[in-house]
Amino acid sequence: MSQILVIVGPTASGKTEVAHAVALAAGGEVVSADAFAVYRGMDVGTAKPSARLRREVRYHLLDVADPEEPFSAGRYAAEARRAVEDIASRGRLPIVCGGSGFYVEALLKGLPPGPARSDRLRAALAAWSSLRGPAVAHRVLAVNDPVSASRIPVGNLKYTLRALEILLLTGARPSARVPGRDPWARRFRVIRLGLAPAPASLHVRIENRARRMLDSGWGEEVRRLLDRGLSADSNSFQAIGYREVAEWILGRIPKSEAETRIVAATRKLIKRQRTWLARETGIRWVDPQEAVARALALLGEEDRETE
RNA sequence: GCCCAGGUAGCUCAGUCGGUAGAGCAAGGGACUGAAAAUCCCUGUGUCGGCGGUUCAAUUCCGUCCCUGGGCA
Repeated sequence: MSQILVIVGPTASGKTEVAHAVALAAGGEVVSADAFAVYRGMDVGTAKPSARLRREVRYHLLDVADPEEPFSAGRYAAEARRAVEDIASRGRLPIVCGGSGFYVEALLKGLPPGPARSDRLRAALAAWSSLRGPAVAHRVLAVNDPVSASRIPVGNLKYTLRALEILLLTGARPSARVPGRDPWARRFRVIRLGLAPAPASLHVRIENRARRMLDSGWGEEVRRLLDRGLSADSNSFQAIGYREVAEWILGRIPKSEAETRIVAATRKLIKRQRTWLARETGIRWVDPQEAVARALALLGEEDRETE
Protein backbone atom coordinates (compact mmCIF):
# COMPACT_ATOMS: atom_id res chain seq x y z
CA MET A 1 0.00 0.00 0.00
CA SER A 2 1.44 3.38 -0.93
CA GLN A 3 1.91 5.94 1.73
CA ILE A 4 1.24 9.66 1.86
CA LEU A 5 2.99 11.87 4.32
CA VAL A 6 0.96 14.93 5.28
CA ILE A 7 2.75 17.73 7.08
CA VAL A 8 0.63 20.44 8.64
CA GLY A 9 1.22 23.21 11.14
CA PRO A 10 0.97 26.95 11.50
CA THR A 11 2.66 29.41 9.19
CA ALA A 12 6.39 29.73 9.75
CA SER A 13 6.62 26.52 11.73
CA GLY A 14 9.21 25.14 9.31
CA LYS A 15 7.00 22.78 7.32
CA THR A 16 8.79 23.36 4.04
CA GLU A 17 12.22 22.56 5.47
CA VAL A 18 10.92 19.33 6.96
CA ALA A 19 9.12 18.30 3.79
CA HIS A 20 12.18 19.03 1.72
CA ALA A 21 14.51 17.05 3.94
CA VAL A 22 12.16 14.08 4.02
CA ALA A 23 11.74 14.24 0.26
CA LEU A 24 15.50 14.06 -0.21
CA ALA A 25 15.92 11.26 2.30
CA ALA A 26 12.96 9.15 1.28
CA GLY A 27 12.67 9.78 -2.43
CA GLY A 28 9.64 11.98 -2.26
CA GLU A 29 7.97 14.86 -4.02
CA VAL A 30 6.13 17.68 -2.33
CA VAL A 31 2.51 18.59 -3.00
CA SER A 32 1.99 22.07 -1.65
CA ALA A 33 -1.23 22.68 0.28
CA ASP A 34 -1.12 26.44 0.30
CA ALA A 35 -3.98 28.52 -1.02
CA PHE A 36 -1.76 31.36 -2.22
CA ALA A 37 1.38 29.58 -3.37
CA VAL A 38 -0.74 28.37 -6.29
CA TYR A 39 -0.36 31.80 -7.85
CA ARG A 40 2.39 32.58 -10.31
CA GLY A 41 4.39 35.68 -9.54
CA MET A 42 3.65 35.58 -5.82
CA ASP A 43 6.82 34.13 -4.42
CA VAL A 44 8.27 36.29 -1.69
CA GLY A 45 5.03 36.96 0.16
CA THR A 46 3.94 33.33 0.10
CA ALA A 47 7.32 32.05 1.27
CA LYS A 48 7.51 29.69 -1.68
CA PRO A 49 10.45 27.30 -1.72
CA SER A 50 13.42 28.81 -3.54
CA ALA A 51 14.48 27.92 -7.06
CA ARG A 52 17.39 25.98 -5.61
CA LEU A 53 15.11 23.83 -3.46
CA ARG A 54 12.83 23.29 -6.41
CA ARG A 55 15.73 21.97 -8.46
CA GLU A 56 16.56 19.44 -5.75
CA VAL A 57 13.02 18.22 -5.15
CA ARG A 58 9.98 18.28 -7.35
CA TYR A 59 7.18 20.50 -6.04
CA HIS A 60 3.57 20.32 -7.19
CA LEU A 61 0.65 22.74 -6.97
CA LEU A 62 2.90 25.77 -6.99
CA ASP A 63 2.42 28.33 -9.77
CA VAL A 64 -0.65 26.68 -11.26
CA ALA A 65 -2.83 29.80 -11.55
CA ASP A 66 -2.53 33.41 -12.65
CA PRO A 67 -3.06 35.98 -9.92
CA GLU A 68 -6.19 37.25 -11.69
CA GLU A 69 -7.87 33.85 -11.45
CA PRO A 70 -10.15 32.84 -8.66
CA PHE A 71 -9.07 29.59 -7.06
CA SER A 72 -10.98 27.06 -5.02
CA ALA A 73 -10.66 24.15 -2.67
CA GLY A 74 -12.37 22.02 -5.29
CA ARG A 75 -9.86 22.82 -7.96
CA TYR A 76 -7.08 22.31 -5.48
CA ALA A 77 -8.35 18.90 -4.44
CA ALA A 78 -8.72 17.72 -8.02
CA GLU A 79 -5.27 18.84 -9.09
CA ALA A 80 -3.56 17.74 -5.90
CA ARG A 81 -5.09 14.28 -6.13
CA ARG A 82 -3.80 13.93 -9.65
CA ALA A 83 -0.36 14.96 -8.46
CA VAL A 84 -0.43 12.50 -5.56
CA GLU A 85 -1.54 9.67 -7.82
CA ASP A 86 1.14 10.52 -10.34
CA ILE A 87 3.87 10.59 -7.71
CA ALA A 88 2.77 7.32 -6.17
CA SER A 89 2.48 5.65 -9.56
CA ARG A 90 6.12 6.40 -10.14
CA GLY A 91 6.98 4.69 -6.89
CA ARG A 92 7.85 7.85 -5.07
CA LEU A 93 6.53 9.28 -1.82
CA PRO A 94 3.91 12.05 -2.02
CA ILE A 95 4.43 14.61 0.74
CA VAL A 96 1.47 16.93 1.18
CA CYS A 97 2.69 20.01 2.99
CA GLY A 98 0.94 23.25 3.76
CA GLY A 99 -0.98 25.44 6.10
CA SER A 100 -4.35 25.65 4.35
CA GLY A 101 -6.33 23.24 6.48
CA PHE A 102 -9.43 23.46 4.34
CA TYR A 103 -7.44 22.45 1.26
CA VAL A 104 -5.86 19.50 3.03
CA GLU A 105 -9.30 18.37 4.13
CA ALA A 106 -10.69 18.75 0.62
CA LEU A 107 -7.82 16.65 -0.70
CA LEU A 108 -8.05 13.88 1.89
CA LYS A 109 -11.77 13.73 2.65
CA GLY A 110 -13.24 15.19 -0.48
CA LEU A 111 -15.88 17.83 -0.91
CA PRO A 112 -19.60 17.17 -1.27
CA PRO A 113 -20.46 15.91 -4.74
CA GLY A 114 -22.47 17.93 -7.19
CA PRO A 115 -22.13 21.26 -8.93
CA ALA A 116 -19.48 23.27 -7.26
CA ARG A 117 -19.72 26.95 -7.77
CA SER A 118 -20.88 29.48 -10.27
CA ASP A 119 -19.11 32.78 -10.64
CA ARG A 120 -22.09 34.25 -12.47
CA LEU A 121 -24.53 33.26 -9.76
CA ARG A 122 -22.12 34.44 -7.13
CA ALA A 123 -21.86 37.87 -8.74
CA ALA A 124 -25.63 38.08 -9.04
CA LEU A 125 -26.12 37.14 -5.39
CA ALA A 126 -23.53 39.68 -4.31
CA ALA A 127 -25.25 42.43 -6.30
CA TRP A 128 -28.65 41.45 -4.91
CA SER A 129 -27.47 41.37 -1.31
CA SER A 130 -25.70 44.71 -1.54
CA LEU A 131 -29.03 46.14 -2.64
CA ARG A 132 -31.23 44.39 -0.11
CA GLY A 133 -28.78 44.01 2.75
CA PRO A 134 -27.22 41.02 4.52
CA ALA A 135 -30.18 40.56 6.88
CA VAL A 136 -32.54 39.98 3.96
CA ALA A 137 -30.16 37.46 2.43
CA HIS A 138 -30.00 35.61 5.72
CA ARG A 139 -33.79 35.63 6.04
CA VAL A 140 -34.18 34.16 2.57
CA LEU A 141 -31.77 31.43 3.59
CA ALA A 142 -33.70 30.85 6.81
CA VAL A 143 -36.91 30.33 4.85
CA ASN A 144 -35.33 27.82 2.49
CA ASP A 145 -32.89 26.09 4.80
CA PRO A 146 -33.40 26.86 8.49
CA VAL A 147 -30.64 24.49 9.54
CA SER A 148 -28.00 26.29 7.51
CA ALA A 149 -29.33 29.67 8.60
CA SER A 150 -29.06 28.70 12.25
CA ARG A 151 -25.46 27.66 11.76
CA ILE A 152 -24.42 30.81 9.92
CA PRO A 153 -24.38 34.12 11.82
CA VAL A 154 -26.28 36.95 10.12
CA GLY A 155 -23.06 38.92 9.92
CA ASN A 156 -21.35 36.28 7.84
CA LEU A 157 -22.58 37.37 4.44
CA LYS A 158 -20.02 35.29 2.60
CA TYR A 159 -21.28 32.05 4.13
CA THR A 160 -24.90 33.11 3.68
CA LEU A 161 -24.40 33.79 -0.01
CA ARG A 162 -22.48 30.59 -0.51
CA ALA A 163 -25.35 28.63 1.05
CA LEU A 164 -27.82 30.38 -1.26
CA GLU A 165 -25.52 29.64 -4.19
CA ILE A 166 -25.61 25.92 -3.36
CA LEU A 167 -29.37 26.10 -2.97
CA LEU A 168 -29.89 27.69 -6.36
CA LEU A 169 -27.27 25.57 -8.08
CA THR A 170 -28.32 22.18 -6.78
CA GLY A 171 -31.93 22.82 -5.84
CA ALA A 172 -31.22 21.09 -2.54
CA ARG A 173 -30.63 22.41 0.93
CA PRO A 174 -26.99 23.02 1.72
CA SER A 175 -27.47 21.47 5.15
CA ALA A 176 -28.49 18.22 3.45
CA ARG A 177 -25.32 18.25 1.41
CA VAL A 178 -23.14 15.97 3.46
CA PRO A 179 -19.43 16.16 2.80
CA GLY A 180 -18.99 12.96 0.86
CA ARG A 181 -17.22 10.16 2.63
CA ASP A 182 -14.87 10.11 -0.22
CA PRO A 183 -13.01 6.79 -0.47
CA TRP A 184 -10.14 8.31 -2.40
CA ALA A 185 -7.66 8.39 0.49
CA ARG A 186 -8.36 4.82 1.56
CA ARG A 187 -6.01 3.39 -0.97
CA PHE A 188 -3.14 5.09 0.83
CA ARG A 189 -1.61 4.78 4.24
CA VAL A 190 -1.85 8.41 5.35
CA ILE A 191 0.64 9.57 7.94
CA ARG A 192 -0.21 12.96 9.39
CA LEU A 193 2.46 14.96 11.11
CA GLY A 194 1.80 18.28 12.83
CA LEU A 195 4.55 20.72 13.62
CA ALA A 196 4.03 22.48 16.92
CA PRO A 197 6.70 25.03 17.69
CA ALA A 198 6.63 26.85 21.03
CA PRO A 199 4.49 30.01 20.68
CA ALA A 200 7.29 32.32 21.78
CA SER A 201 9.74 31.01 19.21
CA LEU A 202 7.07 31.15 16.53
CA HIS A 203 6.46 34.83 17.26
CA VAL A 204 10.12 35.60 16.90
CA ARG A 205 10.15 33.66 13.65
CA ILE A 206 7.25 35.57 12.12
CA GLU A 207 8.81 38.89 13.04
CA ASN A 208 12.10 37.94 11.47
CA ARG A 209 10.35 36.44 8.49
CA ALA A 210 8.27 39.55 7.81
CA ARG A 211 11.34 41.74 7.92
CA ARG A 212 13.32 39.40 5.70
CA MET A 213 10.52 39.29 3.11
CA LEU A 214 10.20 43.07 3.07
CA ASP A 215 13.95 43.36 2.58
CA SER A 216 14.22 40.75 -0.13
CA GLY A 217 12.03 41.85 -2.96
CA TRP A 218 8.47 41.76 -1.71
CA GLY A 219 8.02 45.40 -2.71
CA GLU A 220 9.24 44.71 -6.26
CA GLU A 221 7.00 41.67 -6.46
CA VAL A 222 3.93 43.71 -5.54
CA ARG A 223 5.02 46.46 -7.94
CA ARG A 224 5.08 43.92 -10.79
CA LEU A 225 1.61 42.65 -9.86
CA LEU A 226 0.21 46.17 -9.80
CA ASP A 227 1.95 47.07 -13.06
CA ARG A 228 0.31 44.17 -14.83
CA GLY A 229 -3.02 45.58 -13.66
CA LEU A 230 -3.90 43.10 -10.93
CA SER A 231 -6.97 44.35 -9.12
CA ALA A 232 -6.86 44.73 -5.38
CA ASP A 233 -10.11 42.77 -5.33
CA SER A 234 -8.50 39.69 -6.81
CA ASN A 235 -8.59 36.60 -4.69
CA SER A 236 -4.82 36.35 -4.82
CA PHE A 237 -4.42 39.83 -3.42
CA GLN A 238 -6.19 38.79 -0.22
CA ALA A 239 -3.04 37.02 0.85
CA ILE A 240 -1.58 38.45 4.01
CA GLY A 241 0.76 41.33 3.43
CA TYR A 242 0.07 42.13 -0.21
CA ARG A 243 -2.26 45.02 0.48
CA GLU A 244 0.06 46.30 3.19
CA VAL A 245 3.07 46.13 0.91
CA ALA A 246 1.10 47.88 -1.83
CA GLU A 247 0.30 50.73 0.54
CA TRP A 248 3.92 50.94 1.48
CA ILE A 249 5.31 51.10 -2.07
CA LEU A 250 2.61 53.58 -3.04
CA GLY A 251 3.87 55.78 -0.23
CA ARG A 252 0.72 55.70 1.87
CA ILE A 253 2.26 54.09 4.93
CA PRO A 254 5.84 53.71 6.12
CA LYS A 255 7.57 50.39 5.76
CA SER A 256 7.64 49.92 9.52
CA GLU A 257 3.86 50.23 9.63
CA ALA A 258 3.49 47.63 6.91
CA GLU A 259 5.75 45.32 8.87
CA THR A 260 3.78 45.79 12.08
CA ARG A 261 0.50 45.05 10.36
CA ILE A 262 1.86 42.00 8.59
CA VAL A 263 3.16 40.52 11.82
CA ALA A 264 -0.20 41.10 13.52
CA ALA A 265 -2.11 39.57 10.62
CA THR A 266 0.19 36.57 10.59
CA ARG A 267 -0.32 36.04 14.30
CA LYS A 268 -4.07 35.98 13.80
CA LEU A 269 -3.66 33.55 10.94
CA ILE A 270 -1.61 31.27 13.16
CA LYS A 271 -4.36 31.37 15.74
CA ARG A 272 -6.97 30.35 13.18
CA GLN A 273 -4.73 27.60 11.88
CA ARG A 274 -4.30 26.25 15.40
CA THR A 275 -8.05 26.29 15.97
CA TRP A 276 -8.61 24.44 12.74
CA LEU A 277 -5.94 21.83 13.39
CA ALA A 278 -7.01 21.31 17.00
CA ARG A 279 -10.17 19.54 15.90
CA GLU A 280 -8.45 17.34 13.36
CA THR A 281 -7.88 13.83 14.61
CA GLY A 282 -5.02 11.54 13.77
CA ILE A 283 -2.32 14.16 13.67
CA ARG A 284 0.94 13.22 15.37
CA TRP A 285 2.20 16.42 16.89
CA VAL A 286 5.96 16.69 16.98
CA ASP A 287 8.64 19.17 17.86
CA PRO A 288 9.85 20.73 14.60
CA GLN A 289 13.40 19.77 15.51
CA GLU A 290 12.53 16.09 15.57
CA ALA A 291 10.06 16.13 12.70
CA VAL A 292 12.34 14.74 10.01
CA ALA A 293 13.51 11.83 12.13
CA ARG A 294 9.97 11.07 13.28
CA ALA A 295 8.65 11.18 9.74
CA LEU A 296 11.33 8.80 8.47
CA ALA A 297 10.71 6.45 11.38
CA LEU A 298 6.98 6.37 10.71
CA LEU A 299 7.55 5.75 7.02
CA GLY A 300 9.99 2.99 7.89
CA GLU A 301 7.41 1.15 9.96
CA GLU A 302 5.45 0.55 6.81
CA ASP A 303 8.49 -0.89 5.05
CA ARG A 304 8.95 -3.42 7.83
CA GLU A 305 5.27 -4.30 7.78
CA THR A 306 5.37 -5.11 4.10
CA GLU A 307 8.62 -7.01 4.16
C1' G B 1 6.82 83.78 29.77
C1' C B 2 1.79 84.36 27.48
C1' C B 3 -2.41 82.30 24.51
C1' C B 4 -4.95 78.03 22.51
C1' A B 5 -6.00 72.67 22.09
C1' G B 6 -5.41 68.19 24.46
C1' G B 7 -4.26 64.36 28.63
C1' U B 8 -10.11 58.54 29.19
C1' A B 9 -8.50 50.64 27.67
C1' G B 10 -1.95 48.23 25.16
C1' C B 11 -2.91 52.13 20.69
C1' U B 12 -6.29 55.93 18.17
C1' C B 13 -10.22 58.36 19.98
C1' A B 14 -15.76 59.07 21.44
C1' G B 15 -18.65 60.30 25.73
C1' U B 16 -20.80 61.63 30.44
C1' C B 17 -26.28 68.95 30.18
C1' G B 18 -22.72 65.91 37.63
C1' G B 19 -25.10 59.56 39.27
C1' U B 20 -17.58 55.83 38.57
C1' A B 21 -17.63 55.02 30.79
C1' G B 22 -17.61 52.73 25.00
C1' A B 23 -16.13 52.22 19.75
C1' G B 24 -12.34 50.76 16.24
C1' C B 25 -7.63 48.48 16.24
C1' A B 26 -4.39 45.26 19.11
C1' A B 27 -4.82 40.83 22.60
C1' G B 28 -7.37 36.01 24.04
C1' G B 29 -11.04 32.03 22.79
C1' G B 30 -14.18 29.76 18.90
C1' A B 31 -16.68 28.41 14.08
C1' C B 32 -15.55 26.66 9.23
C1' U B 33 -19.56 22.19 3.02
C1' G B 34 -15.32 24.88 -3.86
C1' A B 35 -13.05 32.99 -1.74
C1' A B 36 -9.91 29.61 3.50
C1' A B 37 -3.51 33.75 4.30
C1' A B 38 -10.72 34.28 3.10
C1' U B 39 -15.17 35.14 6.09
C1' C B 40 -17.58 35.37 10.68
C1' C B 41 -18.90 34.77 16.18
C1' C B 42 -17.66 35.49 21.51
C1' U B 43 -14.57 37.91 25.58
C1' G B 44 -12.34 41.20 28.81
C1' U B 45 -9.43 45.36 30.40
C1' G B 46 -9.70 51.38 32.95
C1' U B 47 -6.75 55.02 40.28
C1' C B 48 -11.18 58.96 33.01
C1' G B 49 -3.05 63.17 34.24
C1' G B 50 -1.90 64.71 40.01
C1' C B 51 -3.70 67.47 44.17
C1' G B 52 -7.36 70.52 46.34
C1' G B 53 -12.47 72.91 46.24
C1' U B 54 -17.97 73.01 45.44
C1' U B 55 -21.70 68.96 45.89
C1' C B 56 -25.56 63.84 48.86
C1' A B 57 -22.48 62.48 44.57
C1' A B 58 -16.87 64.88 40.36
C1' U B 59 -13.99 61.47 35.04
C1' U B 60 -17.62 65.61 34.09
C1' C B 61 -18.00 72.09 37.28
C1' C B 62 -14.06 75.50 39.69
C1' G B 63 -8.84 76.34 41.20
C1' U B 64 -3.96 74.82 40.89
C1' C B 65 0.16 71.94 39.38
C1' C B 66 2.44 68.48 35.85
C1' C B 67 2.86 66.55 30.79
C1' U B 68 2.11 66.77 25.22
C1' G B 69 1.13 69.49 20.64
C1' G B 70 0.42 74.22 18.15
C1' G B 71 0.69 79.60 18.07
C1' C B 72 2.66 84.33 20.03
C1' A B 73 6.84 86.58 22.12
